[in-house]
Amino acid sequence: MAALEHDRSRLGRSSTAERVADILRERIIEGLFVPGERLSEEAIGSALGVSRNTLREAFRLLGHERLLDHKLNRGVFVRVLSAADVADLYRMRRVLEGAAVRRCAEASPEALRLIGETVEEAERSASDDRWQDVGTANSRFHQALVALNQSPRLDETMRQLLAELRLVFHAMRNPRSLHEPFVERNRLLLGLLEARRAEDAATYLEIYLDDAERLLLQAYEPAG
Amino acid sequence: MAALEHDRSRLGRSSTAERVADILRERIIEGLFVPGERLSEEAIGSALGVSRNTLREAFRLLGHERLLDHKLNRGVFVRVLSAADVADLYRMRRVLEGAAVRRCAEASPEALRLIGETVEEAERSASDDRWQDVGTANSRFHQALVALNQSPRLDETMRQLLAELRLVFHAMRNPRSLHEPFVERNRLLLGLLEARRAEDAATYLEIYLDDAERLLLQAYEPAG
DNA sequence: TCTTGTCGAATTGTTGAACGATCCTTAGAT
DNA sequence: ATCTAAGGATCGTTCAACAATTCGACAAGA
Repeated sequence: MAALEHDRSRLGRSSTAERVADILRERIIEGLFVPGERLSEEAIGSALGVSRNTLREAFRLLGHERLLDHKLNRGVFVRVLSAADVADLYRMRRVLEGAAVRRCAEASPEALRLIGETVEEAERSASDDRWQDVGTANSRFHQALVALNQSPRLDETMRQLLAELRLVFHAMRNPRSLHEPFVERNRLLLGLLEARRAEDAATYLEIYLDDAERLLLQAYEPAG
Repeated sequence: MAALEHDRSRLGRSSTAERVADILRERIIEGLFVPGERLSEEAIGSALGVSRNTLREAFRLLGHERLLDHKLNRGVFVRVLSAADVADLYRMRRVLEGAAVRRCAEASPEALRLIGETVEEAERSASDDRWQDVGTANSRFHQALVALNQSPRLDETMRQLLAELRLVFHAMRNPRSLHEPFVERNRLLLGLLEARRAEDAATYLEIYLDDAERLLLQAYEPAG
């Protein structure tokens, strides 16, 4: 009976606006809508069969998640991240993930197992040359890292952060060069966590993120 | 010409829905709407002279900021924080503020001066027995701390976090006992930052937040 | 040629009304 | 007292309409 308590959050979740937001979020994250593109109320509203008002509620939601850019009287656009935005996102990652790995001493075996799963998933995808999937597994890896903080709000914050980063990933032509170097590093970082070497993990993570940011910024130029 | 670029962000800012959200946010934060209270679309809409649709857009905004709780088919309520929520907020504070003070070595004199201002403001308010204002100054102190991270997104996250905490503060009868102990501690922490003693500051902050959380949770019981 | 003013089409911002769906209350039945 | 079945209030969503704003095109002037 107490187990049902956990599913309660999913119960209330269903208004048309929220479902529309879910759909659009998916489309944006998977890159179907490219950054800078304008999302017409008329076009999308009729395509999805919802009214303008409902659609606008969905737009607001995504705007607050920073996936859409709402410009007054001009409409909503898929967010275009500047280099400064990317740098900011990585500053944030250092804080959220850094704090997480520092707490690895208190990490539950369950939490570590979850991280391990994402590492394996990345390795499998890499050996199959599915670099898109490697990126997804990598995101889940870092999401699982942040979960070590045991804070639902930080989890949510990280979720949004990674969604934003997806906007950048999709703007790049070569996903392999972006994700490949980190498959092995994920495995290594996991090892440090399992050995409860918090400070080493934190140090390693710093370098990890520095490199990732550099790699990303090198290949990225805002599409305007 | 490049100077104007900076003001551009202020240009787009004004739709009725956003202004309505600003007003409601203020009223919630200052405790005029108490946690648990239901906000009627009809009543508030006509009181503010905006249509239901516009008002609902504002509600969505505040719901996403966790100040309002949107229950399907039942309306929006001012958020009631559980003890678990408070604990989560403090976990988050430890992460955001902890990372901030650890970077005090790189802090600009300007940033430290800003922190100092909030300390003095708290001291002034305290000596005048204006404990409400002490709370405000204290919030600004911690906001200024987080600013050491130099991340706009973390600043924004912290802003929301403190707004949520206000919901709890207002639910308490005795603001003095809640804020008084920390006026002096703020001054002390500032000293550590100015001396660039990052690790000491981090350690001190941990204790600071532990005490604050305990104090808050002791006196707080969700009003249902 | 380049700038500036003006017009019109297209789109968004906001409103008001309407109707079905859902929740809460209350009165009635068992 | 507990359960059940209206009834009313409120929300969810849609639709149509109009005002406000933007943008592009085109013409007038330097």
